[in-house]
Amino acid sequence: MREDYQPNELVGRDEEIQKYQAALQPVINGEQPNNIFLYGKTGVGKTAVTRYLLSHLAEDASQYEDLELHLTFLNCDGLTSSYQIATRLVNEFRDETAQISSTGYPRATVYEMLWKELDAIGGTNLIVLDEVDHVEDDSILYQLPRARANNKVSGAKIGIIGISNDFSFRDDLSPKVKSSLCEQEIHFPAYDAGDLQKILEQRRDVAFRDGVLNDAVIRLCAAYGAKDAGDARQSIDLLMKAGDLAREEEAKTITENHVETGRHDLERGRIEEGIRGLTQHGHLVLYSLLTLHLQDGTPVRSRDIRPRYTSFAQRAGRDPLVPRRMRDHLSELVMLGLVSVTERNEGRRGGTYREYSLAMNVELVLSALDEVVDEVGIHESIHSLVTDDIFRDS
DNA sequence: CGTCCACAGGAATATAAGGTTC
DNA sequence: GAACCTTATATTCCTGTGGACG
Repeated sequence: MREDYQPNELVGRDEEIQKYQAALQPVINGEQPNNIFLYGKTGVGKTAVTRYLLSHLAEDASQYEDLELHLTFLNCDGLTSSYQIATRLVNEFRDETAQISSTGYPRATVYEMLWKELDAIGGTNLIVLDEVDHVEDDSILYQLPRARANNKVSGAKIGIIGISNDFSFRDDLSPKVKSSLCEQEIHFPAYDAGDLQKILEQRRDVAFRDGVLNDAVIRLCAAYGAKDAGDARQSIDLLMKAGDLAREEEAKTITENHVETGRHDLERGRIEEGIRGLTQHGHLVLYSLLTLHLQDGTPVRSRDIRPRYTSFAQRAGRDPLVPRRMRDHLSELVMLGLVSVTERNEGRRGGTYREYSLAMNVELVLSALDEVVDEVGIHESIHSLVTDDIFRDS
């Protein structure tokens, strides 16, 4: 059930696998490898297929004496710049004793180190950059594939495999990067409910005892996954969560009820996770919107959130941020799915503006904030103020 | 049909906090 | 400790824009 579980048969990805294999063929021939770009929504098997194919490739390669293949996986989640990718790669290649820090060096120095490591390793290097869309500049994507051509590296052949959830990322690449990184492109379409069901059945056979898990439950999990953009990861997580719940209460079978509760729990977890990652000002903006929501003041435009936010900020002993920045925090809340937004336009009378409202159950958000308050400190007074507000209301 | 409102959101720049090297 | 590096967060300045109004 875990992320790293690798089924020995991948459902519904035959076509993609075939294309992928063809794209990898040069590696076996000992030629300069293709750069490959994979795209498709989250949880449609991009990473799973990559791991599957590359482990087989490594096996095949080991049978040839003169074929030296090195695989490097790097998930770029949380890495925002080429610089960070480069330092992480250097650290991948170096051993524990010679790790470098993630800031401080001039950019060129880091690249130098990287070339040196690659040269030392030699052979064919396939570097998998998972979730490359998280990096905001494409310098490394330009440098790596050309390291050999630019005589930075002589001993190693380098191939990049870029994986992205976001197709617009490809369009935003500079043309020179696009042409080299996207030599071979493979698109992974979303799973439909039927595919998801097969995937879940496959997991059932290895992870659950017979009779514990019935078809209706599987169908339900698959349906939820299909609803949210054909995401297999999500369906599996949901099934796993339902299983955990059933085990906790020592139930004999997993029921639809467990799935519903599991969904709720996972949702809550996501919210908590999102809120945890916000800055204090992000929290203050959220509190502002929350209280306005409680007073039926939503939907609300940003300038009407501002006074509330300003007073909260002062109460918390913080200088309130400038409106432009406050809007950034609002957008961030929208991206987390905590807040929903509608664009409005009243022409000459009111111009264009956006109206924000809370997209989540108030208690859920508040209890998630509750968890975070202790960690972050600072705004207990506001938290209790808001909590009191609820009491006054009810 | 052009004007013009009020905000959206891009871009350049600043600041502080983390690091390196010499 | 000075000089120089990246990064996250915030500020400042700005151009873009959809549609109601006249």
